[in-house]
Amino acid sequence: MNVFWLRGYEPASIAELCAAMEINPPSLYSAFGNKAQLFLEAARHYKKLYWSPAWDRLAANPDIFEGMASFFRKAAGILTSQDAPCGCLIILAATNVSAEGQTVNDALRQLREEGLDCFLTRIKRAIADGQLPPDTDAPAMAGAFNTMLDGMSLRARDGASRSELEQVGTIAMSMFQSAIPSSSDPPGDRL
Amino acid sequence: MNVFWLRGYEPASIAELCAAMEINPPSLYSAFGNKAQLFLEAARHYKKLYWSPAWDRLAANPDIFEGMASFFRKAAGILTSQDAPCGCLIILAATNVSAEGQTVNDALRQLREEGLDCFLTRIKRAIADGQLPPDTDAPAMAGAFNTMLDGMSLRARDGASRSELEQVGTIAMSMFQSAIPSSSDPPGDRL
DNA sequence: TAAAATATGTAGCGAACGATACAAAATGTC
DNA sequence: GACATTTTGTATCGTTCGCTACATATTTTA
Repeated sequence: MNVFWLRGYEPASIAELCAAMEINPPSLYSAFGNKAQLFLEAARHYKKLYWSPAWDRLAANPDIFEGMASFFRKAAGILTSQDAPCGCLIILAATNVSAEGQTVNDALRQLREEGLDCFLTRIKRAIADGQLPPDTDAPAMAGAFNTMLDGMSLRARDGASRSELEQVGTIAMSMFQSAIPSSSDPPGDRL
Repeated sequence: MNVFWLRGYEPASIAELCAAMEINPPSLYSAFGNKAQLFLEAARHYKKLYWSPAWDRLAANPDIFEGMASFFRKAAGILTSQDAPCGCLIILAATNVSAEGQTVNDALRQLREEGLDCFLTRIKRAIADGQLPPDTDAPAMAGAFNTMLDGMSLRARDGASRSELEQVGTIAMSMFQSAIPSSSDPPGDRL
């Protein structure tokens, strides 16, 4: 998992993976079938190990503002983890894949969609709870937060520190203002 | 340029590039030196052709709010361009590159940094102009907008439409609220 | 038109990739 | 303890990659 996380799906060679697992190619193939299956297994393990706790924070906190802030703080930690301070495996490991690796990217895309769904359902719940106005555009807002999360992975890969990402997450919280029709005139409603 | 944009640096093979240019490998190498130099030339051309007009909008508009909104609208168009609706070449084309392709990614990173600088200098100017409070954390805010832009590339590559990205950009505008200490209590200052 | 300079097309170089054939070692079974 | 079964290590398969040597066209110059 760490090899795929650090290097990406295609740059991670079978030789590297074998060295990390201290096995030989035949053992790898008999255990996992092929490189793609091994990668998907690693990706699922990665999601469960790192991101499930983060999404749980978002779902568990009855206050969406606190829950979202907590999620993004945890995300900043994952994306700059000591194990692999290079962003999210699910978001980045299969970008720029060749044609035959596209099936792997499609599988990751589905995992990414699950993240978008987590945002969406949480925002809808907040609308039902009265924490956000009833006319809130939930899909648009979920898309905005998801975009922010995607961008944080790229920033992490470019060397952004954990505190930088936490600042970004803090500022992203003000995107909730887009749901508030008119708190004060300038400058949020200039569009 | 389009081949690199659509496929990425390493997945774009010399054969593909030659086919697109309707030349043969020896001509390519005599004209551009090697694949990396060709790519960098394409990347610089891409930036000048597509992004320079966008950054100019940001700099030219005396109102930072309007300028930023205009920039993000144009960005949404570029990232979903008919030529290559797959995000930004500079941001995405050299992610997950093997070890020997790292020099290319380093060059792109510098181009990305220029984008961050555009945000930063524009925000500082707005502070000097009095459009943003003097205690605004300009680097943090520039980082947030830059993160949003990075994320929009990934969303575009995952198939987000132009209107979706425009919505995201609109919501991102409310991040300016983070500079306003206290407009109204809920919910922007829960952090 | 003849010779010199340049550009083109084919064919293939060495290297690295994912994946395996095959034999040797280890393990389990009676 | 002898045999069957599974796991291991080595050595390599076929393919594709970036890149180039070489021979053939093409263009330029006088």
